[in-house]
Amino acid sequence: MTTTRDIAARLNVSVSTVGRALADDPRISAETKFRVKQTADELGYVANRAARMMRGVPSTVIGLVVPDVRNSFYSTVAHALTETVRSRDHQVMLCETGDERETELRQIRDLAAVQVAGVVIVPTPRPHPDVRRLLQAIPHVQLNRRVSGLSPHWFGIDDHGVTRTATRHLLDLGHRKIGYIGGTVDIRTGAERLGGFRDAISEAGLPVECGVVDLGPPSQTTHGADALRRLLSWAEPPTAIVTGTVQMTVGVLAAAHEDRLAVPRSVSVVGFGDEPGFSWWGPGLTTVALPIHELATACGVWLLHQLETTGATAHPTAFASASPGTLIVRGSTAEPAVVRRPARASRAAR
Amino acid sequence: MTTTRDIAARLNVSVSTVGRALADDPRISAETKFRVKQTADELGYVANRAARMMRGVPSTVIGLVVPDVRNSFYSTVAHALTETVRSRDHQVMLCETGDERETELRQIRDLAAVQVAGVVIVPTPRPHPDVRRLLQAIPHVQLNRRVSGLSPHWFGIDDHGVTRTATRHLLDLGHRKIGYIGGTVDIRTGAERLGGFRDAISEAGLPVECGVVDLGPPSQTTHGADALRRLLSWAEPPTAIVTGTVQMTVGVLAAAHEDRLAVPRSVSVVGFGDEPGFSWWGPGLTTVALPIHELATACGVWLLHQLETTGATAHPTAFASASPGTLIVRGSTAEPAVVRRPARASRAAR
DNA sequence: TTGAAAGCGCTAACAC
DNA sequence: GTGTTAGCGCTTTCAA
Repeated sequence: MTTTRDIAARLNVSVSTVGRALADDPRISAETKFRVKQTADELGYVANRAARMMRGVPSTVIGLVVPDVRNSFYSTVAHALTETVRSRDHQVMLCETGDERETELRQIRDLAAVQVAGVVIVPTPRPHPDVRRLLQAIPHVQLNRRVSGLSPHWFGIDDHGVTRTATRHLLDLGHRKIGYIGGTVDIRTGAERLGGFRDAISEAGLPVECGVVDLGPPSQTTHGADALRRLLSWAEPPTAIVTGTVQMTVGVLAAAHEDRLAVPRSVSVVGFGDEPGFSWWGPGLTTVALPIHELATACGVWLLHQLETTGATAHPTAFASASPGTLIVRGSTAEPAVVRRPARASRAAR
Repeated sequence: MTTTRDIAARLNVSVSTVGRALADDPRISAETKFRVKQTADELGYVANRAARMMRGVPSTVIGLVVPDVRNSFYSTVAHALTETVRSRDHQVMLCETGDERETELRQIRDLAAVQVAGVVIVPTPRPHPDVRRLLQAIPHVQLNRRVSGLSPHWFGIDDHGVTRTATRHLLDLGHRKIGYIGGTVDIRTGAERLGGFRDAISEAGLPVECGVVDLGPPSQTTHGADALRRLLSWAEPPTAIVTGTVQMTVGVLAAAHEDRLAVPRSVSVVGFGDEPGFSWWGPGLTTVALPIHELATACGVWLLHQLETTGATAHPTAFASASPGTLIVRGSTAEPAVVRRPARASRAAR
């Protein structure tokens, strides 16, 4: 690796001249600058960031901490963030937690060691105290999920609104028994989404029993599949299903396809998020699309802004941004048909 | 940020003692070690990697350079690599090229500046000369794609074999006019896959005209959709389609769904890769599944191995590993039915 | 307009 | 078993 010293030696100038020329210092003559830059180019000089950082120049690395990038929600986030910070000469260090506290702690430790400039984190349900402590010294933003003890800056979606919209759509169609398959309430997003589901039902003036619930770990597709089968095997099964996470939606779709469920005839389905494939599933999945890309971009821009205005780092004013989802009506939802069939059947039985 | 000096001051020992204690140097007494480690813990000490690197300690950062992480092929790669290197105390820096040379160059520059230990790269078709030069100084492995001028170490899939398998499956079913929708041949994988398609046809003793081809930019879903429509609007349209990239497969599936194509009755389809959603598309997509996770893991392990055996860095023995795909037969392929219909139609016309 | 020198936090060679 | 010291590549005073 060529250093400033190599360039200096080659041009018979001092290292400081080289440094200044490279930094476009006004005190350096145009000619010297030109020669320095030219030989720097020739030698393929790339400034050593480690050395720079030792001089107090802030790092340009942003840590991104997510449960699993394979989850398309987070790969979209990774893409958008990478794109955003790249335009401002920053880099992204990718860390996966697998939704485990210990892994998360280790990742944050690594990020602290690398002296990252900032962190965008989708925290695990209850982060390790050390994570909280370490992050106190690092500018960071919470994404999607929000836990206490971390930065009050948060970017997420309007979780409550998303499931409320989805549920209301089903209620408007006339469904009176709706199943909800979502994430457990230990994670705030899980609680919010369940709340949206429940509120939609009570707002429609219906008793709580109209909503049946099956919760599980948010990123496990198998739970989506299992839950669907459980709910539909009830004595009085729901006539419609609302899902509360992308992964569970995928699970539900897979199970419904395998079991050859008649959608929307025997059961309506509203999904969560809009992935490639949702549009061609069965009759087309009615779902709530999320502005993930915009969300992550906003999050990145905000963080970079925080980093620039270093002086104001200390102002701990909470900032929370919740982006709304958009209902996309396709073929998987319709008026409940089954309600009449049992009625007829019971009459016939008499 | 607490430094070794802080710890030293607090314990009235020298910085070197602290450094040695932290490094578990055998010369340090157990007691001193204990005290040092304890106060290090107390003060929340995290070693400054920048300073360490200046002392020649190798970086623990691996650069991952891919076209776009949203492409599930690459998000799987990102996941597997992150996982693999994490288990050996390394981190992944994520870089996207968008398949553009200039962006790629910039990313590699950044990676060089951060002094990454190594790089896993999915190169653009013809990388900038500076990329080649910069990478000469950095241990790296090519993933999936392979270009000349970079490291001879490459991990990819058996591109030729994948499309050959797919095509042969269709030939076995009796198809005699097959369309191929894939990536352009400027990228080696594109050329290989097209070759596999063509070879399968000639191996079956059929003339080249049996294969009709429509190529485009590999990661553009729209091209998949457009190409499908183009091929099927021919006077004598193919009775089956083979796709050559994941993204194009997605495009083909979307278009086929929109246009309500009768698959496999009027046309059979074999996909590339196996994404969530492929199984529930139409009658279920017959496709060639790829061992992406294993591929990326192998790639990571190999790179880390190279980094450990530093002395052997110079041995430029080529290493190429091509993993085979697996044909998964679902409902989107069947014997060609249409061949008889035109025959009848022409007779009726006379 | 340029040079000399100090120092960021850490490691390692050389004392003792 | 521990302390002293030099130096990694860069930026930034302070001199000239």
